[in-house]
Amino acid sequence: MQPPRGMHDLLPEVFKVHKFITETALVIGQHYGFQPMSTPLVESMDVFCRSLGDVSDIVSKEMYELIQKGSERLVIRPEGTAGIARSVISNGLTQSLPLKFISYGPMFRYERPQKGRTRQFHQISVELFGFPGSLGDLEVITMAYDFLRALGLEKRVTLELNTLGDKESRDAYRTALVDYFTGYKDKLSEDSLIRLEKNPLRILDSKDEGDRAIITGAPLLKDHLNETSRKLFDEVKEGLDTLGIPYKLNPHLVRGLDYYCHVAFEFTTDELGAQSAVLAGGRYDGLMALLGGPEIPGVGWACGLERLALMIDAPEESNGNIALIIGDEDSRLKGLQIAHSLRNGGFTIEPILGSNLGKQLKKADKSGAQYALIMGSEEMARGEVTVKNLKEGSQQSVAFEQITPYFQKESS
RNA sequence: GCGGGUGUAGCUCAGUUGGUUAGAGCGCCAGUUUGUGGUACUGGAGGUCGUGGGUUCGAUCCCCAUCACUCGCCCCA
Repeated sequence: MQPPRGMHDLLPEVFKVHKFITETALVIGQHYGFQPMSTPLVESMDVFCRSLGDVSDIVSKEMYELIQKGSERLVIRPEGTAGIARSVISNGLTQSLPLKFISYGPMFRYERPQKGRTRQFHQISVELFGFPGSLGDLEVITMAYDFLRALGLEKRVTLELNTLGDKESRDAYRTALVDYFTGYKDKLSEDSLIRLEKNPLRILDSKDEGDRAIITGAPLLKDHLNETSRKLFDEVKEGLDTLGIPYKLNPHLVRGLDYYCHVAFEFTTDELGAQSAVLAGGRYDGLMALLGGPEIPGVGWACGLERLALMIDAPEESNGNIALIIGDEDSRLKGLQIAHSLRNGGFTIEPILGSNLGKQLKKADKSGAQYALIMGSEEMARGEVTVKNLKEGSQQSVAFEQITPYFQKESS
């Protein structure tokens, strides 16, 4: 038996890393006033077709569609932002701007798995609606930076920054690009010829050697930015400079999805093979309108937990745990009683199985517990329980009713 | 969707130019030690050799298919 392709069990060791990353994001998010929320895993296919665009790879070939009874076409979400935007409209939240959400959960894309890329993957995403201008961009990018720094990754990632401009600027640029690349139609790679039809900006990102030479002479977006777009981007750069957040301009950084505009950014790494982006985002002012809502500006990002998890280890847990060793049948109930009161006192205690004391102590030690609480016939007779400090090797007797106060004192 | 590599014990990996009972280290279980762990020694369990088919007297090994993983392309977090 194997799990479906590209889907993985999150066993405790990895789960712990995911939990650490998620909790870190929630704490940092709280500092910025982002509220946790979530949306269904399943949405109407329309939500993604309208927002991501029919020609995007995600919509055209990567969505899992549900076989179901009604006529509505339902899909399992391939990304998070569209669903959250839909939720904003569904719940009439457009009346209470700005909205600042942080959410996390699994996403599904039918792709070929490789390192850092699975069919079910997990993202944390941050969305900010109703913040026009560079203030919103800066809030979101700064938060991403603080988050990565809290994970200890700020030296191992690079913030790459670009602007796509507003619609007017981008349309003008797209026209210029198409004109330019059409002149090299016989020299472009096969992939880039398709891009020329579907998404000419993508050619700038091509890894093909031949394409690269042609790209060097391609027109630049910065020469097509209108005044508004240029000003916005300058403000973002100035803000990052002031806040001391390092970045690298990458004029070839583009976005595959229709709803993006203005600032686009990616935190990239060279530690994950072909997958370089661990956290990416940008501005999506057009998104709400695409879904039939009012024109509300938005900006946000998403990060991949699997990718981040490949880069970090879970922090060492301070373990004050207690192992309960029950010596015989007659002392079992007393042992459980003591364990129960300790748990109610906020301590972690769990029974250890084993045929004799030696084995049980060995297991207790292996479990990482700091203390072993031995409850056997001798203890029953004395009315005291034996508490052994597994790290130090010392042990002492503690009266049954004194056990919770004893551990309270130990842990203080 | 396209191209390359890999698949032997829970883990990391040997191995068989096609031959009868497939090995090691680590881990696990047990004993030395029937109320005191971490060390040491001794023993033990655990394998459809990814799966299915083919060639062969005989396949873990050769061939085909398939599944999964992996590296890259595409795309993306």
